[in-house]
Amino acid sequence: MEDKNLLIANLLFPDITQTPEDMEKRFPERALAEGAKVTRIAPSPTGFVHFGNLFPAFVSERLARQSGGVFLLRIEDTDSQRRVEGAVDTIISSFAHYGLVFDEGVTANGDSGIYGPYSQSQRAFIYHVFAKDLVERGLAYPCFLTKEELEDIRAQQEAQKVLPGCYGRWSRYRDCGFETVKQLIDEGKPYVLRLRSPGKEGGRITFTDVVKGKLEMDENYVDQVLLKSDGIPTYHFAHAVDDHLMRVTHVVRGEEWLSSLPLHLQLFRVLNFKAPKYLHISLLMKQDGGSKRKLSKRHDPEAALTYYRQQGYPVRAVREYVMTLLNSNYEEWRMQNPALPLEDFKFTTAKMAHSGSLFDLQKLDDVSKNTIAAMSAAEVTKQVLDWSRDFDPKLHALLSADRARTEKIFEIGRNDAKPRKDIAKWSEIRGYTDFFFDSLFEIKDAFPENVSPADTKQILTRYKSIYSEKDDPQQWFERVKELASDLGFAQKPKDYKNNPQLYKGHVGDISMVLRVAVTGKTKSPDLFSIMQILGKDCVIQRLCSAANKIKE
RNA sequence: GGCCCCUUGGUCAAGCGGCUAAGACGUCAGCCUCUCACGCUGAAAACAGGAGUUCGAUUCUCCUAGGGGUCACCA
Repeated sequence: MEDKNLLIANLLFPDITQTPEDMEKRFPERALAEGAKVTRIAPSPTGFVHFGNLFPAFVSERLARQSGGVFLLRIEDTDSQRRVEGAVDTIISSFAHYGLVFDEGVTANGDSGIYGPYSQSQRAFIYHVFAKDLVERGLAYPCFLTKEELEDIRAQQEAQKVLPGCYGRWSRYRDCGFETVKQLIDEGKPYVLRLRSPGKEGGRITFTDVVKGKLEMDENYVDQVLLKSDGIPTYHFAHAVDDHLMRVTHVVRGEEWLSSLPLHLQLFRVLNFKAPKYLHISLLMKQDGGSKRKLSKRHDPEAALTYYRQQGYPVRAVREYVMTLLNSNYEEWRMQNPALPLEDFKFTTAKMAHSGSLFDLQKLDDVSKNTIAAMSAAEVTKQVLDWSRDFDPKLHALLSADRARTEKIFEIGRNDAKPRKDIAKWSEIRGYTDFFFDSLFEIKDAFPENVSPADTKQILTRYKSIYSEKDDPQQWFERVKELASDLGFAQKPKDYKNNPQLYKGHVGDISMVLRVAVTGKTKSPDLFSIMQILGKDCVIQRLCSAANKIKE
């Protein structure tokens, strides 16, 4: 019996001379401080980075950083069908954009670290060492079932209402003799390598997940594929080998992996590996009509990480939002420590959500408004320019032409005790700044209806002659108030409210006329500041132009 | 369908046997105010349902329902 397995192993892997012990020596235990966590993210290079990918990545990064451990990037490119050109660079730059920097693994300039290679496609040899060992020990076997045969078996299993898959009596090649295997191989029949699962039907296993707590599940008894017919491992096998050899201590991944946990645990056991700790985090959901569903890259634009860059959400805002979803006490901490960097927060797995959160763009907007409100005008200017260079070149040209002036625009209402909180993302900037540029300026909103056209014209023409750039804000407003009373409007809104019959309106109406003429809108930040930035010539010109268009 | 996870206001969520069941976003009202934004005050709004354990259950147990995940030579 021993002989048979040995013969098959040598037949299947004639070139493999190294042993698992050799691998253990080549990738020794890490010399890290007690409690240091080694984490990784292991995306497949499909070219699409999901917003949800950010969550395990954040958790992994925090756990490693906070413990003085290692955070590494491994690329799971075992599925040649899904590989996309340039995807690895996209992955690295996307995560880097959100402040996730790896200590080890795949980088833009090749691998970094002694536990590599870090792309699974380059680790075939390593997997084969362990595969051969499993065959030798009777824990794996070649399976020559064709796709059609497998479909056939599945159909029968469905008819009998038993668990589909290759296992026990359903697995024809499970206990083949050496001669049979040799003959099939000589014939050139393709095969996969399957686990000879030691699991029993009806067996149960218990396990403790770091966030979910104690779990009990069916034991795995399916002879899962370890090596595909091209010799490349499946995710499951690669996961066990890689995370062991890379000395990963904590595997953080989405909840969708929970159901394959029994298989993974079994693999670690048959390979004589110590299993890592697992953190299965809940999926990000999306409200769809009356029910929830997984945030989907096909239906939801916000599922793509690139969406947030396009929309112009500041990196810091997205990081804040992710943290508020990840740790329920983060928001509270942030309110108490508005100025501290996110890194100062003590992230704990105990405060992680057990159920799936619904993705909430409104909340993101709020978080983002707060973070932008806390930025300096210089910072806003820098970020707006960076964003518009890529996503609104026309606006970029205008804003970058006179950077000091642009900074003044963002200065408005920013240094007050109660700073303005009206920008959630940079894509809103166009509507926020367009009236500062003649090429974009147009009167979009109507003049107030309660002011007669004649009065409107009066306001515009008379204001031209009293406007002085030298005024301070108080003087400026005094002039508006004087103009108001000259034309029969109340200087204080309260006066008008108390005695509406005495006035045509109040000072607010006067400024509204001016506001619409100068900004084209009924809503704007502080008018005085806006006029200062536009300059007298521009202000007068706009007042004239507006006055000319009024038909009495 | 099997197995697994989840279930407090519209959303995110505190709670860990005894509370008028926090807070945040959103909504609404009021105040402030030359518009908007900010800020302030207030309001509406929740323990999925049913059994049990207990002097007492949002909290512990079981059942039901609902939602989600997973059952590949994809990860």
